[in-house]
Amino acid sequence: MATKCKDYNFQEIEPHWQSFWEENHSFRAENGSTKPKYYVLDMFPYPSGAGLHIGHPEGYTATDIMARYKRARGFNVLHPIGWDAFGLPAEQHAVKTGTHPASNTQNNIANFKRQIKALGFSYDWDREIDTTDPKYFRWTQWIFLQLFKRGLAYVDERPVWWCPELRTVLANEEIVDGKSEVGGFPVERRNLRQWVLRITAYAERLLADLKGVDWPDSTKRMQEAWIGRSEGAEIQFQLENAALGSLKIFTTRPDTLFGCTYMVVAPEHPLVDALTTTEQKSAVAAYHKMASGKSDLERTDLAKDKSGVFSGSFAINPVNGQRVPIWIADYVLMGYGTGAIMAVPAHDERDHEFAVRYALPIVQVIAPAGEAIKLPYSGDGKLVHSGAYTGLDWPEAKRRITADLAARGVGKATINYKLRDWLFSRQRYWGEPFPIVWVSESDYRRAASLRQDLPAQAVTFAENGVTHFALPLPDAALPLVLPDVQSYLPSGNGESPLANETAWLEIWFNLETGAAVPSSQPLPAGTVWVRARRETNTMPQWAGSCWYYLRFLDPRNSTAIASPEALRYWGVPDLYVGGAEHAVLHLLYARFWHKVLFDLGVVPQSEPFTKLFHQGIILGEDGEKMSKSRGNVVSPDTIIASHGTDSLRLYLMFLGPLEAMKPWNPRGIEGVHRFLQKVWRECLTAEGAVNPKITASLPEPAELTKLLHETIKKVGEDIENLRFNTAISQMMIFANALQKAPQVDPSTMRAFLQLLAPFAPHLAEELWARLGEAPSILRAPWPAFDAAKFATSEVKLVIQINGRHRGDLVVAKGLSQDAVLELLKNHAKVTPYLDGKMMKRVIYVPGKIINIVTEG
RNA sequence: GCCCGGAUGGCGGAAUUGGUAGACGCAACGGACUCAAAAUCCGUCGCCCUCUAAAGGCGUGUGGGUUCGAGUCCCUCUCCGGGCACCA
Repeated sequence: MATKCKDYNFQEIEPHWQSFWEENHSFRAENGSTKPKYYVLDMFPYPSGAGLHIGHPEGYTATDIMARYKRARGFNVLHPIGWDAFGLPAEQHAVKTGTHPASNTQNNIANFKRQIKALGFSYDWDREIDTTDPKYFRWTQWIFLQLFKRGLAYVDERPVWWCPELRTVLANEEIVDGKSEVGGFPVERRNLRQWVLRITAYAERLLADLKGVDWPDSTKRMQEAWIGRSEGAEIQFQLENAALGSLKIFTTRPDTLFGCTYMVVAPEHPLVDALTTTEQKSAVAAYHKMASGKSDLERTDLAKDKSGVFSGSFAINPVNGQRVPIWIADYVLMGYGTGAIMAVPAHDERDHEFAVRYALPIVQVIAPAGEAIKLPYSGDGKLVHSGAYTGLDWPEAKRRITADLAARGVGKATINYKLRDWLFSRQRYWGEPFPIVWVSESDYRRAASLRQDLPAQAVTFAENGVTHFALPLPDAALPLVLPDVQSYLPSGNGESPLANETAWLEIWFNLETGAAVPSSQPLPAGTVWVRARRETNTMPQWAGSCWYYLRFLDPRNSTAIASPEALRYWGVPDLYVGGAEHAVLHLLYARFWHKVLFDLGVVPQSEPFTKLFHQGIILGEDGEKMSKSRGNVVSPDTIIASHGTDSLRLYLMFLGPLEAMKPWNPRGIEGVHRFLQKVWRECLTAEGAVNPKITASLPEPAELTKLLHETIKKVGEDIENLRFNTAISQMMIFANALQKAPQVDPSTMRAFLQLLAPFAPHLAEELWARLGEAPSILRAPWPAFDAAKFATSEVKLVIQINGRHRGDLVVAKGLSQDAVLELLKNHAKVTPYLDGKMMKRVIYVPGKIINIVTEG
């Protein structure tokens, strides 16, 4: 089975064992197994034209070691891979070359696959998935329909980022520093019809359930901050002009209500016009023009310089009846709370800055005990100048004031979130089409009488005075595939290239079956055909990655996203490894979809990723981020050719802690490569025969046996804790000892090869076979350690005098303090420090240290 | 500005609950083997003082503190990295 090479010829060995694994389907995960399961998942890649960079195999090697280790531990391991293959680069390539994005995507996938296979990862290739495959995105569309039916998807005309250069809309997260993340082009605001998912309905659960997951703290905190929960109150201020009603504000500090000296509404607030008095009209108009002319970049970047204008109107403070002037200023955002605030300049930095600039009064209402303070003050204290509430601690006052306002019907306790609903459409070709058609109101009502799968409230959109109704395709009509198009260029008016495909777009639609006929053809017979226009938006790239971890459980299922048995048996990943750049978006969106599927009873658990780990970034040799322009990029292909993939895998793990950012050192790989060669030489002679020192006829040194058992323990523990760098150190220590030992028991050598196998699987397979074992090291159960083998009766005790290390002593394990002190009387290195001194104190930690504190 | 993470030899890093700082590897230096080289093996390798000895002193970004004892705990500051950024 093995190769016959005499020296460590990795170029022959590695492809040999890769074909062996492939032919034997060695890594196939069994559905319906009685073994315990272990599901270890990588964030699947976007198959870019550039191919793999060194960061991919870092995370993938970590999960591969875990997968191989867990298999040896007797688990039925699911370790899959697939392609997140919709995306803007493929579309831009299509625009440029006129070729279908699918063909470019498939080429890229083939290249990625070749590279990944050369790394020897133990993926179950029978479960490979591709988000652009209609058999896959049929279920992405299906999940969208479930959201739609539950009222979690709606259409709204809203200001979105429009990039004239890319001729498409971008999401907030695709904008970096006011420019498009792809290409770095300028962007502007435009109002366009968009699909939006109601993720805010899940804000509370998305926040609360973070407590139960095993994730890096920093990632949890980022999600918490992104969701941004804050408790406060909505309070109504009666307007002085009673005809206008009241102005509703949100505050987290109702206890500072007596310090409210003015109010602010956002420039986009619906009451702005009504509040503006005749005298102020021109000033407000001028301000409004200036504020709307600011790009969002300016509005945030120039945040330090607050500006605003007086509306001319006043409101009445509900706690003390005072007249409060209402200002219009763009430091208040329409998108959060009610778009209006009460300003308390004494206790809010922003309000303070504004009040100083416009000479508005500042009234202190919170004072800490005793100390003098500088305003604005936002610390603890008791209320002052606050009528009946004066003297209360502010949290208590917050409760009471909120309750009193609620009793009067002018306020209520509320919770606000920074999280916004998720803008879920793109005006592009290369994405999942929405399984939605737009019909007239009367046709929608007919559909509603025929079908059970419509949302409680119709999703509509008004355009040029006509209201269109969103009608879902029946589940059975899925997938809705992309039509071929003449041009991949966006239409340029805010619709995708699909808007130009009249035959696909304008249709006769069968209300019951979802069948379609181009409207250019005659209306089909029957009463269930209506005139419809397809949705031209497509879904964002996030859609396919929101649920892919579920498809791996049962990837060929044509009747469900996965069978209930598979969903129950495999559940969710036991370990999920990927970059920290996905800390918020992907991981939040996927959690949202998973919770919806949980509510639908599709999945049996409410969180998708119970244990998450972020691998760090590998920097270039120069300590800078790898990039083509810096010329510091290391390609896995090059390293595999020069040192082999086992060396690459080992070195990626040996560089440092998995989560750390660490520079690539081209010479460092020599070190791990030498280690592998050393292992080879310990197993085989220069002629390729079994090394004669591997023999059971003479005993191996007891020290070696002891070290083996220590190594088994440490390597196992380190793998469980993803501390691969120290596991490798330990194996190097063992290999050094192996080299010095005159004889090695065959069982010792075998056990060591098994420890090495998850890290350097090709070499381990080869040596395993060359030592006469068959058929594969993958079948051998993980070696067990025997703690008795490394338990010792003697320990080294460190001796300190006054906290300074003065020597050490090997003593019997359970020795008493008095016995140790007796021994020290004759310890040459120690006695000079003790002679003639009084022992003031002795600290004795058995087995570790004895510290003697002397007088004077 | 706010939140989080980090700083240990020439380099990457190791160090359990506070208990011998520098494991393992890279680089460097000396030696063995060799006609020679590569490979391999043996040895040295934080800084200072010193005879290249013995012994000692200093040392984990800065300054302080707690402790018999601090890389590890507390406070201060500096620098580096990441996230958020008018969210009331």
